[in-house]
Amino acid sequence: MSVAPPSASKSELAYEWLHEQIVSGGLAPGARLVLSQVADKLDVSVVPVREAVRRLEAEGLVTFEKNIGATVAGIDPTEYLYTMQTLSLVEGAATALSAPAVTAADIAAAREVNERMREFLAAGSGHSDPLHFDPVGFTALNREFHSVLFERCPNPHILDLVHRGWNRLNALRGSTFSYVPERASQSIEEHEGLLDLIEHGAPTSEIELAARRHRSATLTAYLAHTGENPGFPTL
Amino acid sequence: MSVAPPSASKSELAYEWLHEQIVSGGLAPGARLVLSQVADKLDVSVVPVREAVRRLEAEGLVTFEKNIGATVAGIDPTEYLYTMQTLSLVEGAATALSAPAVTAADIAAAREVNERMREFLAAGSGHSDPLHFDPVGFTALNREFHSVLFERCPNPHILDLVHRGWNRLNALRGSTFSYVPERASQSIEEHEGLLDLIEHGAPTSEIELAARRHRSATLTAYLAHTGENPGFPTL
DNA sequence: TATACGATGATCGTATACGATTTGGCTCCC
DNA sequence: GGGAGCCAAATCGTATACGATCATCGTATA
Repeated sequence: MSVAPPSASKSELAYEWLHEQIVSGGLAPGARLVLSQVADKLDVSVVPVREAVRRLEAEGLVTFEKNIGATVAGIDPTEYLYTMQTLSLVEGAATALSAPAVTAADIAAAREVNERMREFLAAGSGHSDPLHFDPVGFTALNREFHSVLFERCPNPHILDLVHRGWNRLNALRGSTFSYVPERASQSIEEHEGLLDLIEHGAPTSEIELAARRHRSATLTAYLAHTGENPGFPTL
Repeated sequence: MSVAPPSASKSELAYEWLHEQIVSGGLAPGARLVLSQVADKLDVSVVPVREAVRRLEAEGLVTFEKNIGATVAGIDPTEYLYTMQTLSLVEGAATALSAPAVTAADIAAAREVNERMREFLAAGSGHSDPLHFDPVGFTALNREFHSVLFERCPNPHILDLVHRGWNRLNALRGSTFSYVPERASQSIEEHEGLLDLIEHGAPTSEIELAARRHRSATLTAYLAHTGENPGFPTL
């Protein structure tokens, strides 16, 4: 007996499609979202689309101005930095809360992901341009690696904030790796070091410090690249 | 020349009304939100109400199940504690980031609010029942006090998270003060101590520690009262 | 008596229709 | 030639209508 299709609501369908498109980068920041066009594309009416857009707006993924319309949330560098700072904060908390529940198997899985990141990078550097690789794919692996460290967080709110932060930045992280490609290989080594610390039962404070350094290193690299450092206090 | 009325959209109207009702406690947690009834009450159609509910859902203020309907988000103690933990985290960060921008005038204003809290409590304790006071009004003052410490936070995301956390807990904080009324006067004294530390230029770490103690004290009191301590790690 | 089943009402989900607002460009006048 | 004002197309905002789904309650049967 085949189970009946869950028959997600059209509103849900629109939400998931838009979410996927935005997070994956298929819909670039700044892209205009004309409700009727989205509705036609998904073969639904505008009402469910409006609902979906409202939800995405509340998540910060789109902006929606009265009588103007919706656009995929922008890429203003300042905004990017603040978001990254916030994400770093909650991810740090999530990692700390996760720590007691992380198993040896989790660590092994993380190592495996890190290896895949290494291979991904090696495959990409076969090109004449050594910096030529797919930042979106690399970012996906990067997210997968990090999720091992925070996914066991028992606090659903903090976990949710972490996911929202990653969603918000996902399409932009890739460009950070594009700007500062050496961060890719550096990240892999730092991941390795983090896993070692955890496996050797290093004190939490030390692990946290290393994790924070790892996170801020990418941000720092980005700041150095753009030359835009509005003097953010570090958390 | 009188400016034309801003003519907020009906969706916005519905959102603001529901938001106000929920945060103030006029709509108690668990209350059912029948879309057509809300629409009638506000003299609009159901479409704007649906949008508003979706937004509130994304903020965690209501739950909205397919084909079931919307209800004001519940008061499950575990949920409450996790939310409080999360709020404590982001409020701490916001306070730390705000610190450099807090002026002497801000401190003075905070002291004034704290005095009003004292008076509020004194007025309430005139009753035969010394614990009889309006927890909602007291919570409003409490929020006003705390906002001095974090409102100058330059990171809009963290600030937004703090506000959402307070919104989420606003209707419930009152009941915490009802359960453990002695926390009210204790809070006022702790506020005093915090302001003293800031004014005397105490090191940030010390101020942060005191702030964290103050925040967790209310939570601890709640835990002691309910006897439900699922063993949360402290941040 | 307890349980399974079916009808009915309440509510949700979505499509469609239409008025309201904005945007962009065109014309006309200076 | 430049700018103010107007017109039309595009898009948004909302109401209404109707089919779909769920909860409730009554009834029949073991």
